[in-house]
Amino acid sequence: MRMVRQKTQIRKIENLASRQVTFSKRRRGLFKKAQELSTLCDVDMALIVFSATGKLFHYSPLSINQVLERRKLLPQNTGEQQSSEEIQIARRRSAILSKELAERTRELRQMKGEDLEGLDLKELNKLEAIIESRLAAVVKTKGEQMLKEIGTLKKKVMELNLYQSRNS
Amino acid sequence: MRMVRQKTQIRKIENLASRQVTFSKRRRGLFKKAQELSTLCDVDMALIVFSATGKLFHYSPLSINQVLERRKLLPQNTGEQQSSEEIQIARRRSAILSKELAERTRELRQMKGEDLEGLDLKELNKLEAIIESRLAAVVKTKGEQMLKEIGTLKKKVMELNLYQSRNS
DNA sequence: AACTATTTATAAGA
DNA sequence: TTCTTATAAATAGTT
Repeated sequence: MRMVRQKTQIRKIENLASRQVTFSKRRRGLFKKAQELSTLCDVDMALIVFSATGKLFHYSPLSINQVLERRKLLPQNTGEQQSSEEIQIARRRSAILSKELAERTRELRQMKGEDLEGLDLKELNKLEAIIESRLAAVVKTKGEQMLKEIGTLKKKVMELNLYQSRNS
Repeated sequence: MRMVRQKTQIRKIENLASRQVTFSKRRRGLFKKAQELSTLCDVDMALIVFSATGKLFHYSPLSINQVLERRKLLPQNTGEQQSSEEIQIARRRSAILSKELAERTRELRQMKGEDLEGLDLKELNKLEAIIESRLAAVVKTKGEQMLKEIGTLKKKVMELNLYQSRNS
């Protein structure tokens, strides 16, 4: 039998069986390459793949401890406010995620040995509440900062207007 | 010259220049393969790679639109934002925290005897998307007006300063 | 950045 | 799923 392999077109494989086979093969290849890159070049990475059925495939050379260690090295919100909008958003996002993470870790500890009936929904609601409150905090802080800046500028304008009128 | 390529050993490349070149080449290859797998098999995935200098490379067909949208909404950050070390650190921190959070959530669910790994992460992604989009909305609807006002006021201050110097 | 010999990945068949 | 093998694709070493 001839095996005239065609140059593969990169578009969705319609045949389910073929798609599954390809997924299996290429997924292995991708993870292998990810591992190689991580090792060869000594870099951190995370690779997350969801199958069509929701199964998760995950690769990351970073251990939890390494992540925690790294976090210690990262600068907290200190002074130097050269901060652009984007930095602020990124920081706030980090803050949200930090809080979220702390909460999760705490819950994880508490849940050991507990009756877990019905906690799923409860937990989701809690999560939602946490996010909402964090978001509210962000909105509030941001608004306050801007209002402050507006106030300062208005004051300056008034002062300059005064200076003008004195010198007219 | 003969090019007798050796079968590459998968361990950290000690020479910096070689390591950087390999990183560049293999990173491209990895991202290409990730994209192909995503397209061919119609699956969701996220690939995050940090360079040694903390630069973030990211591929995800899920959230890229949101990321772009968020960037578009950000006013007056054109010059330095791409190269700012601070932004990179903040982004990296966010990414690490996201990953960490995903891990915690997964552990939490596993303890409940559920096998919802994929769903949990999807949920998480959804959650993240919600946070991002809401933050973007906040920036847009509540921040835009304020920024505009700040801009107007600053202009006025400049004009008044000019007026002053002409009349001094 | 470009080239190319060689290794590696993989599509199709079994 | 696993193996086989011909071919496509990636890439290490070099220019």
